Amino acid sequence: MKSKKDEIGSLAVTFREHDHAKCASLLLDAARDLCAERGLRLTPVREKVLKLLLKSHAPLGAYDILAELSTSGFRAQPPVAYRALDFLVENGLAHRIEKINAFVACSQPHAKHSPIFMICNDCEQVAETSIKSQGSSLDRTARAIGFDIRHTVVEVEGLCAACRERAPL
Amino acid sequence: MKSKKDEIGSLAVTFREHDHAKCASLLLDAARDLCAERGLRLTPVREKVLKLLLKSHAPLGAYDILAELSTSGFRAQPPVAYRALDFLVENGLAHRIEKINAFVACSQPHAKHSPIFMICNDCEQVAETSIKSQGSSLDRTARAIGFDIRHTVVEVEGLCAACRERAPL
DNA sequence: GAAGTTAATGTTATATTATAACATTGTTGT
DNA sequence: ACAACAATGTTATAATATAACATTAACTTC
Ligand SMILES: [Zn+2]
Ligand SMILES: [Zn+2]
Ligand SMILES: [Zn+2]
Ligand SMILES: [Zn+2]
Repeated sequence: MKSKKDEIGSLAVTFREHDHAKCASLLLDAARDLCAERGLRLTPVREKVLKLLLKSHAPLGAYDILAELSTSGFRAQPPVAYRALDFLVENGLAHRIEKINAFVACSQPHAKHSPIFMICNDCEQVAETSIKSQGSSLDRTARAIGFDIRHTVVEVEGLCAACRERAPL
Repeated sequence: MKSKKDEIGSLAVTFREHDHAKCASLLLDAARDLCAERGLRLTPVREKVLKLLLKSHAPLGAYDILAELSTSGFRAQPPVAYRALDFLVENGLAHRIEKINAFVACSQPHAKHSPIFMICNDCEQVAETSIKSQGSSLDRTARAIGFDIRHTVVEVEGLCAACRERAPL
C-alpha cells in the first residue's frame, strides 16, 4: 500500500523541485524499452519529437515542435510533426491536451491509464495524474445511463502552488 | 433527497426519448429570465445562436452556426458567430466542448456547475451532467499538491445506449 | 538477393478553427 | 445633446490540422 506522500511524489512531480534531467532520461529509456517490447519503430523524427516534449513539463504545440525540428535538420512540413505526434499519442508515449491544443510526454508510459492534467495558467507547466476509473462518480453515471466510455478527457486549469506563492490571489 | 431515477432523468435526458420541443423552449425561457435578472442583453444574434444550439442535443461548430446565420439574414463573418458564442459561454448559457471544437446549449443554465459531457461518437449527441467537485478525487489530488482549480474540463467519448443497441459492439 | 509488400517519409496544397484590428452603430445615463 | 460604453460590421490574417499523392526505406518470402 502506497503512502499518500508516495502517491503525490509519483504523480505530480511537475510542480515540485526535481532532477528533471533524470526525469527526462528515465522516460526516454522507458519509451525505447516499450517500443522494443512491442515491435514499434522509434524512428529519428519520432525520438526527436519525444525528446523535445521531454525537455520540460510544459506542453508544446505542433507548430512549436515543427519549428524546433526545422532548426535540427529535419523536414518541417506540418505532417512531419503531426505524424510523429500521432505515433507517440497512439502508443501512449505522449498525450494531447485538448484545452490548449498541445502535447506533453506521458509521465507513466507503461501503465494503461486515463490521464488527468493539471494545467498551470501562469508557468504553463502541466502535471499528469491518473483517474481511478473503476467506481468513480463518472463511471457510475455512465453505467446508470448505459453509456459505454471509450475515451476520457479530464483537464483542469488553475494555478500551481509555486505560482500562487509568487503572485498571491 | 433525490432518487437515483430523478437524477438520471434530470441529468441525461439527451439520450432518452423526450419532448425536445418542450426541452428547448424551457431552456430558451430560462435564458431570457437569466438575462433579465442579470441585466444582460440577449440580442437578436445571441438569441438566434442559442436557438440554433437548442435545436438538438448535438453540438454545433462555430462555422455550422455561421452558415445557419447567413441563411437567416444575419451577417456571416466569423466574429459574428464567435462573439455570440463567447457571450453565451461566458454567461453560462452554452458550453464549449474542447474535444470536438463545438458548442452546446447548457442544460442547467441557472445552477453554477462544472459540467461533464458524454459525447456519443455515433449519433453525435452530447449529454451534460455535473461534477460534484467537493470531495471528488480530483479535488483531493489538487488540494494535496496545492493546485488551485479555476476551471475543469471533463469530457467522455463513447457510445450511448441507443447506439450500442443499434450497432452492437 | 530479387521481387513483392507494407510502413514511413517527403511534398504540395488546402481545410478548419479562431482572432486581431479598426470602423460604425446602438444604448444608456447625464 | 452629449459623453461613455456596449454591440455589431468588416477586412484581413493567424493558428491548427488534414488530404492526397509521390518517394523511399524496411520487412517478407521465395
Ligand atoms: Zn521532470
Ligand atoms: Zn505554475
Ligand atoms: Zn431535449
Ligand atoms: Zn448515440
